[in-house]
Amino acid sequence: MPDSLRRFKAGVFQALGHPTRIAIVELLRDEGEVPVSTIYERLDLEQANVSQHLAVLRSKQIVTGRKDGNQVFYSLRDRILGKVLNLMRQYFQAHLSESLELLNDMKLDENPPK
Amino acid sequence: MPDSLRRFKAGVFQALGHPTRIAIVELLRDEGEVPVSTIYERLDLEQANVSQHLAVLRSKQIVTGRKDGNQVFYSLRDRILGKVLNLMRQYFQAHLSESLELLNDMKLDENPPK
DNA sequence: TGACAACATTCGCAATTTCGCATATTAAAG
DNA sequence: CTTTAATATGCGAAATTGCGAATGTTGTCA
Repeated sequence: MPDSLRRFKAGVFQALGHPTRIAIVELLRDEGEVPVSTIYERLDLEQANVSQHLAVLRSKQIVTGRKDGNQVFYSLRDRILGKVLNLMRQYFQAHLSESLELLNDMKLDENPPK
Repeated sequence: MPDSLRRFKAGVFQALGHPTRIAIVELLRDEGEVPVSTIYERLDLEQANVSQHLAVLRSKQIVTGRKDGNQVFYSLRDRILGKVLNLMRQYFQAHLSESLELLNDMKLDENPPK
């Protein structure tokens, strides 16, 4: 497998490798097509921040925006990605106990020892 | 869906979001259980570099190392991840033409206009 | 015990990412 | 044409990541 293809794959994974972008993709998976305003209202995020994350997802062709008058409606470009996220949930559940430990560690790291 | 779960998912994706780590995971998927030396020889990488990437994959519970005498044998911790990679392969094939365009763009960006 | 082999970890630095804030773009309304 | 709404983009600082070089650790063998 050529390195260029691996970098492409890695790019897609990296695009999914942020909690906010996961939230956006899951929202699009569940809601279909929504305007940007719905995204930042539902997720309680700043508009500019959501736009930046959408730019990342767009650059990797994960989502598409359809302009309609004043607003832009975003949707997932492929349902397979929704399936992938569902598999990830299975994965999470299959390793529930260890996952919880991991989450614990992550939470501990949030308050770095001063 | 709680934010902690999203961060967990994002963590896994982020771990997969690097060409070298993709290569490692695919190698483990295809070969089963291999010592570290096999990994850096096959992929033509520095030993320390591979160890660092393995540390990332370990921290996200994606791989496990089994110590046997002098060496450490690594393997994928869950076949679900294999499934995820397979789904992603479907995804890449479904969007092959656009993927190639993306690759082209990426290559162009390698020589940034000075 | 000493020397070597297989991995892991630490350090320093450059490159990238993320966020908030400010500003730009585009389209509809008046 | 001016204003306002919806979205995008540019910028600087802080945090994170990736790499090679050096150093640690652990196990084996003599």
